[in-house]
Amino acid sequence: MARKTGSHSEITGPRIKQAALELFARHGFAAVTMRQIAANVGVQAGAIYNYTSDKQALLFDLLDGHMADLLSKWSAELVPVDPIAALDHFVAFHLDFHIKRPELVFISYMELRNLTEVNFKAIVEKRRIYEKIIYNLILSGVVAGDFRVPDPKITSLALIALLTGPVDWFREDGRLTSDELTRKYCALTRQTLGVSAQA
Amino acid sequence: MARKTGSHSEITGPRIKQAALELFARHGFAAVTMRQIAANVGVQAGAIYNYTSDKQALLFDLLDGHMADLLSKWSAELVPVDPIAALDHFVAFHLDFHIKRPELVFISYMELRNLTEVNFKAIVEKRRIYEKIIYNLILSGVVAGDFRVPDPKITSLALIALLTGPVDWFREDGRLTSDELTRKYCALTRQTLGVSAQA
DNA sequence: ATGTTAACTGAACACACGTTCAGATCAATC
DNA sequence: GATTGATCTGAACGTGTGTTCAGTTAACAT
Repeated sequence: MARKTGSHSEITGPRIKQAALELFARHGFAAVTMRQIAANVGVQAGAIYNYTSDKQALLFDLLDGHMADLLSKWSAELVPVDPIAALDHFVAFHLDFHIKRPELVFISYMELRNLTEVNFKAIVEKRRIYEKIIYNLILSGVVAGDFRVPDPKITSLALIALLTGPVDWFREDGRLTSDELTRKYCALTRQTLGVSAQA
Repeated sequence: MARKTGSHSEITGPRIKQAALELFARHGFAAVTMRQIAANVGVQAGAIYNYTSDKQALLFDLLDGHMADLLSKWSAELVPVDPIAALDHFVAFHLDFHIKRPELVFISYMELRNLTEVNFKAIVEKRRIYEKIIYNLILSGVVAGDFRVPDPKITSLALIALLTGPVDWFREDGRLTSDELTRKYCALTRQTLGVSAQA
């Protein structure tokens, strides 16, 4: 009945998402038009509506997919029991995941306000879950006596800000390799959490 | 000739800037219309053009004024020679300045891309100057042997990210007073820069 | 070769945008 | 009280917006 092989839909669909992502990141959701997205794919604006219900859904699917990806990838990780080793593991994971997706990270921070209330709450809930992960990680280190921090809750928020910062300036072809970046940020993070200096 | 006292221009002008600031921060530059700004002031859209050449100038004046304010206020500070004391001083200054202006901080990060190239370069140059301040501060502490950091350049960027984070979540009527926030972030910053634990 | 249908075009829709400007308004001056 | 000029209104302008949809195209099944 329906044609399968060579179907354009399996190509055009992802290309629309990719074009939307790049344009939203560069110009902002409100400044991007459906015609711009279509032009980037090589199609007319009307064709986009075969793949998304409206412009809002285009944004939400990007953000929700990003957060779902983050949480599921962390769930698949094997995390050491020792708090210091677990911290290093988290730092490496967080940096790697975020550095590979600068556009998604950017619009996840910037374009939340362009979501409808329902969509907004869905994203914020996923973000809350992620913040809880690092909070628990810090707490277990404090309890174990490995970390010494002024305030676990604040420190967890500060740590996320600290660890997400490189997204703004890190370039794969820059002065640092991603391995060096990870090493330096592991050291920086240990100091921030008051891990006594050794090993 | 011209009326002076009771002139509306001295009231309407600042009110337009204020309304633009609030709306840009809440909805984003591209999503805000001149009619919305005018409505917030209680005026018709055309009246705005008595106070600004166009929408772009409205944004630029906000951002440029913000950065000029930041640099001039820092220049007016009396900074201790001792690196650790200077660091504490900077942390307190940075937190205080940024926490009092959450909307300006927000749009200074978000709306840079909506500036024309000329306006963009003007803002980035002022930002570069500010980054240099904290970089030099770290460097002098490293040279003096007070700080121990994996990489001064990276640390300076990480520190700005760390210290600007509270803008996203700090509330004057929240769990912490701004004094407590400053104390906790001074401690956190000292640890991040590897200041040996004492005093 | 024919029929079917997913995929897309191109034009249209109602509406909103930034900006302009002739004219109304009114506080300050003479 | 008449004049002046800064301040603002209200309507208009050209253009662009998200979205819809009847109709065209082309890849598949038969």
